[in-house]
Amino acid sequence: MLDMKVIREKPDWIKDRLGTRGIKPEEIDELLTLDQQRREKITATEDLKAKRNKVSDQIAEVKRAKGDASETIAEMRQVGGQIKQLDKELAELEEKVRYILVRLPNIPKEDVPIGPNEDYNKEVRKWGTLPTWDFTPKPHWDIGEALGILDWDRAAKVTGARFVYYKGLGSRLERAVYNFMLDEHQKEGYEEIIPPYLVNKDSMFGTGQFPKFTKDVYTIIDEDEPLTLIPTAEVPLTNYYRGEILDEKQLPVYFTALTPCFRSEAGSAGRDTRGLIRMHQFNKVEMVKYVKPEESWNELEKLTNDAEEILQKLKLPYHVITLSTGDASFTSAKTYDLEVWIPAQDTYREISSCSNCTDFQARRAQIRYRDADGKVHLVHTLNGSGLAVGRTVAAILENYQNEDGSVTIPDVLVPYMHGITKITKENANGLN
RNA sequence: GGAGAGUUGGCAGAGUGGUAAUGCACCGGACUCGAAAUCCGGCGAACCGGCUAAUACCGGCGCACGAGUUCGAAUCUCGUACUCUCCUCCA
Repeated sequence: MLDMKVIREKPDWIKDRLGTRGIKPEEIDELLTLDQQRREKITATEDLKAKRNKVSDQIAEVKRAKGDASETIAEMRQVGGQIKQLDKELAELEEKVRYILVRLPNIPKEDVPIGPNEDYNKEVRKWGTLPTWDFTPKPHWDIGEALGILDWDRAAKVTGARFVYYKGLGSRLERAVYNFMLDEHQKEGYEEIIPPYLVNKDSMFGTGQFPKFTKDVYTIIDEDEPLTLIPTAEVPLTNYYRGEILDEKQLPVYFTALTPCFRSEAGSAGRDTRGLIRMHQFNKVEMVKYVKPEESWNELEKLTNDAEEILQKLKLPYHVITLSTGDASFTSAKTYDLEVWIPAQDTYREISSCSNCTDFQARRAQIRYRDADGKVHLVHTLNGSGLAVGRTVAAILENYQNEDGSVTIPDVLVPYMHGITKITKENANGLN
């Protein structure tokens, strides 16, 4: 959520910046008009309330002196009615202001490439050398199926499309990858968290998924209290401090968590129908930071580096891109995506997204800190995947595949694989 | 799932229809070489609006949250959330 004061004071700047994200200037004008009306209404109703408070005191005094205040009371009955009416009108105006305000995206940072879609994303840097083979590399779903470590057919039977069973060393590899990530992140100072996987609607609002993106998630209706299956650990991690005022000395706070993520993938029918790239349920190791505003841009670079280090240690080629104004998420002021090399598709695919949400989520979720002078400020929140586990497994299967269909285990994962250096048809069930 | 109790300022804790006590803490002052103790005074979250150079001032709001009754609600009514205790159930 944006600061209404800033919109009021710099409307042209806001129109210009949000214009890069597809917001029409008329929408801002409407917001400003409603805000003006709202403030006038507040003045009117507060004047009456001040009067009511004053006269109520007088009535109390008269009553204490055993006097008769019936005339004043009759008069105030009217004022009470007026206040009620004005408050109702005010509530309506506030709802209209809020309706627009909570649907406006964050303001992009000045250095974010401007453009309506992913074609305008900009490559920042590239790492690693692309693998070459004497044979045609296979897609990871073929590798996994042939080894018997991934089973889509059974998942389709039991649940439906976009679900999978991991089996044997496939399961162990998944576990190896996320345990490795969690351990690495903890070395960088991220506290490990196991959060709830179901969250309420206030939490979904706090991190910006609601009210705009309700159809992208799964919501469970349990009597009157709907709960949403988290689409990312960002939601429970960032809402952890919702509504709280932290002490300056607590900052920065770094959290990391492995969680399943659930996404309905509405609107992506036909895309990535095979493999681990686009699932309704997948594991992700997430990093979330709460920082002081002046630190947040530096923290975004560090966060991105922390995610990159995982790929470097796994020796997976990737590049970093800055998402354009039109491609970045609703809450983000600037986002770096890490895209890992997927040989069978001969392209880079997103494996991590690292964003500085500035005060956008903090304002929605009311996450603040008190500085040394006792003043209260909004924190800045950041989040990044470090990394999407399923996609990492896909990248490993493809980049580390051998001609005989086996897959070599990246060195750093061997200890996590209990010493296994290669997955073959023979050892794939993990029982020997 | 059943029954009961609770939720007031940073903490503790009064207050059952008429300006939210008091203590600790905190801030300022007195005393003192200085400090502690003591005394005096003060502020009391956060948010919103007005006026602004202003974190100054004025006002609103504010006693878990929401609605209602009333001239007036921390106080009465209804609903909700959470916490605690007991029973039941349970990985």
